[in-house]
Amino acid sequence: MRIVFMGTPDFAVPSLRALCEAGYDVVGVFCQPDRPKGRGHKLAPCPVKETALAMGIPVFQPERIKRPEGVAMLRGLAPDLCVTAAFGQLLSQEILDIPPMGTVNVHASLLPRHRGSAPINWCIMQGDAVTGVTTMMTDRGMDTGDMLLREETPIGAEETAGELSDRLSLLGAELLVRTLRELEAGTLVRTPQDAAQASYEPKLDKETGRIDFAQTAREIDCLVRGATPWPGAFTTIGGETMKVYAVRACGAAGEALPGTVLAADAKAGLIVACADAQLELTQIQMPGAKRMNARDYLRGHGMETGIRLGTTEETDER
RNA sequence: CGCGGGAUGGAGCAGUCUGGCAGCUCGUCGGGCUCAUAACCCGAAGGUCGAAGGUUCAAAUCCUUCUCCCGCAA
Repeated sequence: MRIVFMGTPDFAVPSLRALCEAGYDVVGVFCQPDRPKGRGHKLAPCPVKETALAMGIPVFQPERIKRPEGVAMLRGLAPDLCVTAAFGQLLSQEILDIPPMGTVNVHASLLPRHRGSAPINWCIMQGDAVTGVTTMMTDRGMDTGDMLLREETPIGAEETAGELSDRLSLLGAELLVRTLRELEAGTLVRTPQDAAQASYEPKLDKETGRIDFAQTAREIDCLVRGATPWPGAFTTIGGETMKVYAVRACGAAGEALPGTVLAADAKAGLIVACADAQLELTQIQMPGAKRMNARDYLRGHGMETGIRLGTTEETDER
């Protein structure tokens, strides 16, 4: 069986590897074109490309696979089946019609919940207790195709999106191989998604990570974990961006307005008021500095108590 | 050639502009005080100041090159 794999980020890498290790004939890999990345304006290959090249599989990076040139590339490979995993491009019907056995997608949520391109982040940000991976038949909609197999896993109380993504990528790889085995055996059952139960969330951007201290400690904790390591939760202090990588509730709420810095020294830590508790920002990062424990930061930097984070007012005072 | 910040005992920083004893807040270790302590007092150890070269009587500091880290932007 000739398989063409389509994927781009780290999440897709274990699935690609698993296909090869399971003995499937991956005849080509599609991924997003190299993008300028990092500081130096340098073009960087995506993780899937690096993996594919290391395994000696031909790589294709059309700007738009839907365009004639992309379609021609795929046709030339004559795949029996396509597999997608966080590819980053929507497939047209023309593309979907090429592989006779169809296109299987690995999606990092328990569909029909959390359709869209960032299910791992959103399920944490919304406080889900359980998530998982689902394999499905790709159709033209956004993660709307018939479901095949699924695997559940609980979300750790302190787990970040990055950590969960690593776990789900392995689960997904395993599930993908199982799905293909059953596909070949003809034992797969296709289950249509219940549209009434479906949810969809948009792509993440920087603003997604902005902390609102008027929320509860629980909500803020979920935002922080769901936004770590990217796009990163943040607030502002004196006009500067302060990234926040970990928080924890540490006391009863007081009278202070949300965002008020209640304590800021190496002994007490960085304590901020939120809706229902005192919240310790345990791991932070200031512009130009590296990520560090807030207490470490406070050893070498002063920070006034009483100012409010996330507002523009503090810059006007005094 | 995208813009910018940084590297100084174990941690976080100051000192660099204007060259002249290696400093601060902590941590660690030892001792003391205390019913007790994450508190307080006394003492100690711990640095090739990111690397190499240059200028100088003298370089963390000035010049050149290099390595690594980070913020913005994508």
